[in-house]
Amino acid sequence: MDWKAMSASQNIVDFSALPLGFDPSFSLPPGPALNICVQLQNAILEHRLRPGMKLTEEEVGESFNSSRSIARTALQALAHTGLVQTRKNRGAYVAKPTVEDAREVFEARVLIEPEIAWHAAGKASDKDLKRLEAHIEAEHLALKSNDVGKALAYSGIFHIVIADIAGHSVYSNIVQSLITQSSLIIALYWNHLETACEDHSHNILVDAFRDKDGDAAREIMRKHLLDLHAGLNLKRKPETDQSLAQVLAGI
Amino acid sequence: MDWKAMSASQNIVDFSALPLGFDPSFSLPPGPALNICVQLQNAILEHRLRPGMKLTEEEVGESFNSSRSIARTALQALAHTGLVQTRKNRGAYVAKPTVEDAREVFEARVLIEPEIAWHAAGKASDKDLKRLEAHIEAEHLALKSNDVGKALAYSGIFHIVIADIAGHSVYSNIVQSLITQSSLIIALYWNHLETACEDHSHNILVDAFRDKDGDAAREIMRKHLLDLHAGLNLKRKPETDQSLAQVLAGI
DNA sequence: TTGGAAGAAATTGTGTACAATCCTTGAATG
DNA sequence: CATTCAAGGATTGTACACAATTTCTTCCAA
Repeated sequence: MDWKAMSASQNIVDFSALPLGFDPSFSLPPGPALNICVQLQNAILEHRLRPGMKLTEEEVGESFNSSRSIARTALQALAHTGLVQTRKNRGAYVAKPTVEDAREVFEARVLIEPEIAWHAAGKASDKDLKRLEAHIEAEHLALKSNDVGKALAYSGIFHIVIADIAGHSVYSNIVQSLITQSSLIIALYWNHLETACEDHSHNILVDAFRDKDGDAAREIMRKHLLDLHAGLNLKRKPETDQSLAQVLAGI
Repeated sequence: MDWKAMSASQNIVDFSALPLGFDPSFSLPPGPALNICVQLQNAILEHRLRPGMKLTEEEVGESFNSSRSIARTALQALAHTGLVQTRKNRGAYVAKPTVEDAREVFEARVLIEPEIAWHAAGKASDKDLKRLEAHIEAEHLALKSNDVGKALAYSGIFHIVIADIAGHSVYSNIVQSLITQSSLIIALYWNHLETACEDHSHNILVDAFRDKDGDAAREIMRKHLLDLHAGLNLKRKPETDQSLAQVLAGI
């Protein structure tokens, strides 16, 4: 994979234009390592980084014009959020959640996020509502130009922004990790053809926020997540024999 | 603080005798850095490491006969679990949760742990019940010998073991972080004199597990956590002007 | 005495060299 | 032909040296 091109030319530039609008919750002091974390997290949210991919320290370092030390620090931080799995002496791989992982992640989301939505409903300012609407709009536009990856990224970040609005840092950290893992899960177990891409849950949720109706927001979020989970194809085995697939793809 | 003595002589030996019985959820490959993480986490759970303490990389390294690189790795991992706070160019300090943090942590615990208790009730084997009873017994003995720190450690680990029994890795990671932060919160905001140390919640909980009564377990856990939270003295400001206090203490 | 500035000390941040480990390749042997 | 073993290459793990930054100390002047 041509990391250099990926980070330097088109994609990253697009990223800085994204109204991401949330504080990344990596426990790193500001610096180059944190930058790498954020950009790799974004790449995962956009499905440009696929589950199972190898992330060599040197490769990552070169891609972001940093040394291996910095890349190593970033990869360790990513490992702590569950985005990356490391094996002793074998390096870091983009996490490849199992069916069981997927079940656990969505179970946790169904428990936690409705509660967060309730909090957010009580706190959302007009500016917050505008933020959320902007995300919905951006997702819609991305879908119209067939950029499914970017649409999914906006969709995921929408949930992170809600946690941000709720102003609950503990929940925020948890949700950010869960959302990113969900992105990996969707990359593995979501069948684009079967499911209609758009539903109006996000719009309805913003409406509930506008009405400051916490109970409604909670219930909408709950149902939304259950639908999302139900839309996954969790019977499929987690991708055909990864090692062979990688060989065929020439990686 | 005499780290060397602390880690090398009496305390650590006692620790390895503890039937901790849970997998630490640090995302580090096995190695010296992971060891440091576990031992520092244990020290926090035992209240030997107080909130606000400075953790110098070199100092930590020397204490565990490791180099600064290893210590640095460990401190970064601890930072990711919220046990330690780092400031750029200023190093790592044992986290000092604010009153607001305490509220958030316990709110999250009240949401998540009853659910975990429900899961655990459905899965607890006879061996698991024995594990839990052993913890209760150990806590009781520690209290009788006036070792409040160790008693609190057993009490906290009891909750981690329940998450372990539930067999839900996502919840487990979350809970481990919340428990450790709770330990810091209790160190800051708990008035030993006001509250009776022992209550029977843990015993009742094990009874519910034995009966495989998930609903009862959920409710007992919920009430237990609310009581715990209510027992905190959250009006007190988070320790008198830390810098002055440290000076007076000769730190 | 107070305030500030400059230098010294201590601590963290980063790059790099080397050691340790794992995987691959290829050949020898049963 | 399958299997085992060894050598080589590639990658991660660790230590250490140096740079950058902050903090502490000291000294001088108002």
